[in-house]
Amino acid sequence: MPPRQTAKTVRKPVRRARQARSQATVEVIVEAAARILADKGWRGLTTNAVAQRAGVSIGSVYEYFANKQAIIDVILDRHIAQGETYIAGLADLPAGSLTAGDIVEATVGGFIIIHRDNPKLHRVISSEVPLSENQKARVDQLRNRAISLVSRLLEGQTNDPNVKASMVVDTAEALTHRWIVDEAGVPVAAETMTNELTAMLRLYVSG
Amino acid sequence: MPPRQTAKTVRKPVRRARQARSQATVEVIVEAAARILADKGWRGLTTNAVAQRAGVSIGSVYEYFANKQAIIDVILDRHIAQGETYIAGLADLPAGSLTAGDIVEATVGGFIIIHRDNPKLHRVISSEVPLSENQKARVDQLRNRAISLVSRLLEGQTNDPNVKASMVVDTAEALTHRWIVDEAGVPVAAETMTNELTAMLRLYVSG
Amino acid sequence: MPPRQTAKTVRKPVRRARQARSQATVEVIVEAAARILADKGWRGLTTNAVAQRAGVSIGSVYEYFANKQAIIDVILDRHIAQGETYIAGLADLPAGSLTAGDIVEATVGGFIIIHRDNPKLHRVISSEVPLSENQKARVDQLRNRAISLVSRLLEGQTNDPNVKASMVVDTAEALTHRWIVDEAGVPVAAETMTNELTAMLRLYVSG
Amino acid sequence: MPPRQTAKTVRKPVRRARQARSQATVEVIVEAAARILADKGWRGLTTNAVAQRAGVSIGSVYEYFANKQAIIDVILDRHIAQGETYIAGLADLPAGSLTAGDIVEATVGGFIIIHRDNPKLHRVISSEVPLSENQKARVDQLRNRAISLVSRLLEGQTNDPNVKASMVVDTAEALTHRWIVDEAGVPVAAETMTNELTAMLRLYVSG
DNA sequence: GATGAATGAGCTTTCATTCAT
DNA sequence: CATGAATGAAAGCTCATTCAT
Repeated sequence: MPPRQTAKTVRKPVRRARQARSQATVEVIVEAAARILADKGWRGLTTNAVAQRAGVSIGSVYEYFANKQAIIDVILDRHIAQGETYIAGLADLPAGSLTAGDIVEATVGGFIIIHRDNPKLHRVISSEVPLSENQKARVDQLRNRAISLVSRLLEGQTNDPNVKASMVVDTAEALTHRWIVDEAGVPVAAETMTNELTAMLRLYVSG
Repeated sequence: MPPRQTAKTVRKPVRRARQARSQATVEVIVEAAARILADKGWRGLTTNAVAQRAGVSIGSVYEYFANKQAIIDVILDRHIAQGETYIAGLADLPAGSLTAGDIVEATVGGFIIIHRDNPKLHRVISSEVPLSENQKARVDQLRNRAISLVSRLLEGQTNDPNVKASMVVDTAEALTHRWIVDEAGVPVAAETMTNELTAMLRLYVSG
Repeated sequence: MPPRQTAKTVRKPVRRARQARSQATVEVIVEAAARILADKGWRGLTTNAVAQRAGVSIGSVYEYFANKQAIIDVILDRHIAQGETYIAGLADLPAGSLTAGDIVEATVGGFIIIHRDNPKLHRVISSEVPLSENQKARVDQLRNRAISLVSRLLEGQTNDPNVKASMVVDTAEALTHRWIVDEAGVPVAAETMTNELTAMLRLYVSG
Repeated sequence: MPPRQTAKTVRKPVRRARQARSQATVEVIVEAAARILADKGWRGLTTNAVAQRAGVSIGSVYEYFANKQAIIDVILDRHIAQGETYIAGLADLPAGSLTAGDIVEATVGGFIIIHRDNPKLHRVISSEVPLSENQKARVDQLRNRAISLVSRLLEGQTNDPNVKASMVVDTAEALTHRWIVDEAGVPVAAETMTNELTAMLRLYVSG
């Protein structure tokens, strides 16, 4: 006796289950790749290593990703998306009700948060992984969006808000990156430096 | 009047010619490798590509370099040496007779000069080429030397000269790198940004 | 009546088939290498030649062997294992119930058997292939084991059984090797020589 | 004023000097190759290494030797010639006035002398260096000559002198080789074994 | 003749990708 | 869909040999 459900309604849950399983496989592959990237660097990232670490066959990897670059792209896309999430947070800040100092602090704090998440992966991405033109463009776009948001917040609080915003964003990004991501032996404690950075940018924006 | 050459001095030109040929071959190889690195990035740098671009055989490459890494090391060493030359210049500045503003200007100016030389190569080196631990150490050392020199110059002109120097050096380096080396579409002209950078650091150091 | 197979046992043949395929590939590679070694000597043994002769891709060779030496090692290990099998046979002989003549005959006969199996390969291995220290040690150990076994058999039948055993083993090995493995034009028939060898050793052991 | 000697008489010494110099260069190259062979084995024997060790240019090596094999051939030829010298010595023994024991002793003693000269080189030659067909033939010929000489000496002292001679020569050669050349840890002292060898062969020849 | 820089065929090895099962 | 054995282009590197000086 055939089930009463139509073919369509029968298949939906199945398809969902399949999609869920597929999604899980994709996830496990991407996470394996990211962990390898953080652990062994760019040279250690081979497709077979990813498959093994993910606990799936190399064939399955190619079932879900057209090629190696596609896996890397997902990692990079998420990396960029993380930045975008932070930027979205900046957009929610109430324009007009913040002092210049608050804005600087929010910006610096945001970059610290971003860089503190998996700094090893962050470092490998920024110092070994070659970005495609498209990815470079997205990073640029992200940065420009951040600048324009900070610029909008600064409006009325400083002259040349766009230029000031560029400086604030670039400086905050570059220095938090250096202190948190680079394993360089920073001669002065990172916390001290962060305070200095905030002080410097406050002075600059207010000056 | 021609110099009287002994039998020994007669042979010298031959030896010199040989040395010159060898040196020229080394040079041509390193330059080819650097050009490939700048043009095609890390992935494009194969030993055969280097040999071809240099116009020598692959055998000649290995006549002068133990392995591929040795070629890269020469490029990196020269890259680092360039920075060291600049640092040596900083050391010649008359401690005591410069204002804080002069010091900031000299530092920023120095990093601009460094980054303007072959920015494409500079970018590939900083974003794709994996450094050996030794090379990382040299880069760190270079940074620390720069900081201590600037710190010495700032002595008596500001409180916490060491922290201030760290900020000045790191900020100047990071931002000139971003504007000059990164091909990112900087929304504001680099020159404007440089002026801003100098202004910001002046304010910070004097503040 | 077919066996009732559970889902698990259903998959077994597949796994077995895979293992069989893998094992067959390993085998085909080792055999190809051994044949090349016998035919073309040490110089002819290149990994590509092995792959081609085995009818597999070079990639498959490296799927199963870490490097070229690993292939050679398997050949050498099997070669040595053959000797070990013969030695194990000697250990089974009933100590005490054999005459000195029987012991000599068994020893000579054993070495003849060993050397008659693929004499060409045997020759290349002993005259061209460099052994690792470990392999040299195993060969030594093998010889010493043979000597101690023969020594035990000779106990009570001759004075200085250990010295006698050394002579019997070394002489039997060296001369059967010469007659069978060396392609030297032996001026007297190998069979005659074998008889002489046995006679000589008998006389020596009994004398 | 021209020298009174004719062109011919003038040139002879020069040519001789040249030949002497040439001969010295050949010598220095062959010795360097032999030393490398003994020290580093077959793998270490590269033409550039030979040139360097000989203190001449690689160009000069190819001035005197058509190719690498030609150098090896000289080493092998000398190696074989050494054996031939010993054989020539055997030929000088007074046929008829020696006991079988004397003959055995002379033969064993001869092989000991041969193998004691540069055993390392001897070992490399016999276990790593591939011989050409021609060289194999010469080695065979040498062995056969030794056998026929010993056979002639044994004539009238034993039945089947040719077979006996084959045994004596092959056994003496193989065992002295094993004890002296092989670095194998021989469990019994070489001197003891030599005595045993002589005793065994005496018994055999006289038996 | 002597030199040694230069050559390049050919070797070992890696790893992204395919496809029969 | 999953599997993983198989593929082979391409990379790094060696070394016998040549040839301009």
